[in-house]
Amino acid sequence: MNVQLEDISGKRVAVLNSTLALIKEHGFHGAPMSLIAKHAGVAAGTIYHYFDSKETLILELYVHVKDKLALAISAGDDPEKSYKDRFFNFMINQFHFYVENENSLFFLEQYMSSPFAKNFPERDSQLFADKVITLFQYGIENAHFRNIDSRLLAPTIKGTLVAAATFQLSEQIVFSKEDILEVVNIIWDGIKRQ
Amino acid sequence: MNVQLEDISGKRVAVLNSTLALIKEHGFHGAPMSLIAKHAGVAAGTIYHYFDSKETLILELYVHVKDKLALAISAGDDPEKSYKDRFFNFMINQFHFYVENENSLFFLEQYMSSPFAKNFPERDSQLFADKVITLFQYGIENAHFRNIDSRLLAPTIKGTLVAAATFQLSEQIVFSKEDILEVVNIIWDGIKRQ
DNA sequence: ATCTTCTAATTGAACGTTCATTCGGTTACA
DNA sequence: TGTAACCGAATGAACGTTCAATTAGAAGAT
Repeated sequence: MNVQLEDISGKRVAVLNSTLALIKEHGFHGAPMSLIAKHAGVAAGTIYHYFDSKETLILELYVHVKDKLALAISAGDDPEKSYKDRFFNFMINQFHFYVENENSLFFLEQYMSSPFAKNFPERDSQLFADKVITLFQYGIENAHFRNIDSRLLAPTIKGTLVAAATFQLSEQIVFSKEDILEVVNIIWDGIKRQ
Repeated sequence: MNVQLEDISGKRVAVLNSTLALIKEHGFHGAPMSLIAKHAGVAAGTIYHYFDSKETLILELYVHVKDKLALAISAGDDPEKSYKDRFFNFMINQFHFYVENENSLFFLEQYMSSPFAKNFPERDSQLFADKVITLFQYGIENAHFRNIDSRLLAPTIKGTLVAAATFQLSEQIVFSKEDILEVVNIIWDGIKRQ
């Protein structure tokens, strides 16, 4: 159906991207293997050359997307800068990734609230743990944040950014640099050590 | 399969509750009509006496659950009290509802990030709009909050509470009164007019 | 009280469709 | 010449939905 850029770098990636696009469009339900194959310009059987089953396809797609998210979030990080600067950079990067990758945002949200996340908690992105979680841990250990559990911190931050990105996408408006800063300040003022 | 309390008050409610329980357990996928029927102690055909299709069943379940949420959140509200007190009461109530109704929490999260929410945005709880949104609007109009869009405010608040409730449920720990206050303070410090 | 009649509620086997997966055969290429 | 990639029709299971038949219960008549 669609010949995509990714075809060059292999049908495996084409399948992943088609799955992402179809899940965004129709949800987990409306993404049958036959449609994924057609959308990726591939035969149904070919998918099974790269993935054991639909379940592992989605599992691997999750890690794939989260890897890209981790790289986008940590782009331009500079350990020389102040912690607050680094933190703000992370947040702003994350917001932009969501806005520029609506498919990924929608997929991640669906995945997180599906039984996949509960049934395969060990299946996650190593890159994300290394690049993103590490910075949070540092902030916690060095007392930049309130004295709360990090597993509470992370969803709070993510929730606000996802809300903002979803808002911009659904309302067809574009946040200014100042607007985005305001959002990040909501997070920062909430979680920083008062 | 299970004869439940709700059978007394009608098979319609039994079907709704079974759907909720099965979606919590197995997700949207793992909740076929045949299983819902068996779990509710009802024949498959009977479901179609009360609901046009599986789609409308889920749509009506959403409104049903959100109605209960709205009532729980606004319990004990007293317009005589200070705005901050009322707001804190709402947040604490919301947290407790999530913790005590894991099925509902999980279902709402799944529903929100599914195509249902995008395709039927008009299908929502009137009770929720009247009891909950109203208090937010009041806070915005009377400048208790930062000058941000209310549609940004709501998901931020919800995100943090959902994160906290999910955390307590998954980690099998119980937040103390002080812990919950700390969570609500994260929200309040973030969004209040500085 | 008993019988009659009508409607709403309920049943579960049957139907038709959709879907994930398989597999025997073909192509690309090393 | 051998191996990996690829194809797509065929398969069988699972699922949402239908429907002809049965039961429950209410309303009305005797």
